[in-house]
Amino acid sequence: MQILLDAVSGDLEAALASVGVEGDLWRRVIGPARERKEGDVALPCFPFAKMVGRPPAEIAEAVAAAMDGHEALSEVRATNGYLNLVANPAWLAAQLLDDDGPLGAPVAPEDGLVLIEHTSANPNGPFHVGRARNAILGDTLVRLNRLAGRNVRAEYYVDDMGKQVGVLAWALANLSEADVAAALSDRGDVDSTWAHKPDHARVRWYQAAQAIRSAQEGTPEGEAIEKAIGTMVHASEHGDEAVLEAFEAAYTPVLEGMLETLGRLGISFDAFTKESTFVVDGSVAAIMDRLATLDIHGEADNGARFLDLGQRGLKGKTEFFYRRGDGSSLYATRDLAYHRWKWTQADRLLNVLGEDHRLQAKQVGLTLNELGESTPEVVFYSFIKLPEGKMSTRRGNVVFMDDLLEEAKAQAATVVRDLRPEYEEAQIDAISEAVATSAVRFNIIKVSPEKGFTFTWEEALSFEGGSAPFAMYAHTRACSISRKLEEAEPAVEGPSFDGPMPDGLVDLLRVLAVHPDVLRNAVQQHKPHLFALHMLDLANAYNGFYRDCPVIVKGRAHALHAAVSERAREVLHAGLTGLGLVPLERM
RNA sequence: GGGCGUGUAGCAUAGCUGGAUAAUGCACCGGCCUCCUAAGCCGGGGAUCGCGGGUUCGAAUCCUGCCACGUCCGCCA
Repeated sequence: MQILLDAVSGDLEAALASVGVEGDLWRRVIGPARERKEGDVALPCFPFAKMVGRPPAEIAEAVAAAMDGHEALSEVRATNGYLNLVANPAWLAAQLLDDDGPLGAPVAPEDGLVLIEHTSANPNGPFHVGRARNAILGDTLVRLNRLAGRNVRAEYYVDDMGKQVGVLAWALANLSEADVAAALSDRGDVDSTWAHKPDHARVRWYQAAQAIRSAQEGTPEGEAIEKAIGTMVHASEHGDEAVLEAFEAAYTPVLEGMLETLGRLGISFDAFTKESTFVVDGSVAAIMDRLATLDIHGEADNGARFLDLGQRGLKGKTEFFYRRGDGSSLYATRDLAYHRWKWTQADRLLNVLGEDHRLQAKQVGLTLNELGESTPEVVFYSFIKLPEGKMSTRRGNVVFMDDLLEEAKAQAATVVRDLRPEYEEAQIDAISEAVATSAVRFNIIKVSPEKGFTFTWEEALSFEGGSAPFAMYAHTRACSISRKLEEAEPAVEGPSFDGPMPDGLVDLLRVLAVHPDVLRNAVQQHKPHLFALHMLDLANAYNGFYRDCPVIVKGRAHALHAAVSERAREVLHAGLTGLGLVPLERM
């Protein structure tokens, strides 16, 4: 609880000095109490034992005795060698209700721009759940950075060249509808629900081409196909405009379909940058020339070029190839050019990448250093798997996000109909959509990115406690009270902090007080799950407040309770939005 | 084989820049709607923190060895 620490650190430092604790070691060991019942800020006194020559428990007691009553503190306790500080709820309430207080101001404002690149999925088929972690994680980071007060640009790097688009373009140009149906005869038709969506329609061409390529591997027909695709891919890598245009025509409708799905989840981008840009403008070629001059540079027999990053501390395979024998660039080389360009655009770079990119990100980072550039910050995540194994668009064992959202919406609608029989269809539809998309986001964002994740329908569709609806529900309660306040008699006087404070109120004030701390940590450490879990805490605390603190008594507003409820409603609204959850007013 | 990541109640997770009796949800058991939305609230049981060593006043947390799972080790993207 930073606000408490800031308020009392002067007193605390003096008290510590009075028992012989000098220096600023205490600033490094002081922190939030582990358990709320222990206090708000805790100082373990064990490290001072040697310095002072007394046992920790005694030091804690002596410091506690030396702390004179501070208005921000209701209690100073020494237990088990800890000094525990408990915030004075009345003081907290005054701070938190102040419009210029900790809840009113941005938490980590920075000059300059943060460029967050995320999703960047190959536009070869509908967005599936395996890709969802990147998009949801990335978008949540974008939102939380903005909530904390930073300027952010969200960017999608479009892979508009290379093999995957090449295969799609080849299929669209060479396969008839009948060819596709024949190649995919064992997979059934496209779901009629999505027949109008170009990503679902076109992915069948991609899948058919992959099936045909693998069936005809080694045959003359198969080799002709490989040659045709290879020629296009090669041309794209040399910046051939006609081929790049053909590729773009092939993938654009697919990308639009994917973006439509993402839009439903509240995910959008400020900019799209095409990979081919850096081939066409010559920056890739310039980088390859520059790399050839480095002392860690090497060349293979066929003219392919690499950097020996072992000399820069890389373990495992140390050769990083950036140029083929035929002189064309590789994906990672283009990524280098992309990053150099990104550094001209922003002051801070953040990438969201799957764990399969760990090595490459390391190689790109080390190479950027060789070029005199900084390394971007990266958030890695583990893949979402199906119980049957890894998802793959090519093999067709995927759960499409469109299907998941429809299913989640249908389940949500069942719940709404059951709980609120009086609602009209349009309202049920809007609530179900909000609950479904929020629940899907929350289920993914609440777990730490590096943790493995297996997708199950049961879990994805669970709306139980600890999920988005729980947090959203607390907000609707606050909204309900807010509406009632408009009709109630206003309070006679302003909020008074002298009266009794029920547990539910005290707990809510303490969770609110910690809100800026959690947001700052989540943003600085790129850990949105910390903020997600905190929002559950906040919802829980609001429910306790709701239980203990009537806001309207006999038709008249209770000044303090009303003010706290309104403040909590604002914080809930902002926090839910920061996670990409939809803050409904009724549900 | 090598690099990197993960391993915490039946399940899913938090805690990992060392600090208190390891926290939360689901599931399980019991209670609460003449009272601001019960998608809620209150109470209860449940853990050799993967295994073995080491460092420390103190280890889920740091070091080390082993085991399991994931991922990479393409002149693919």
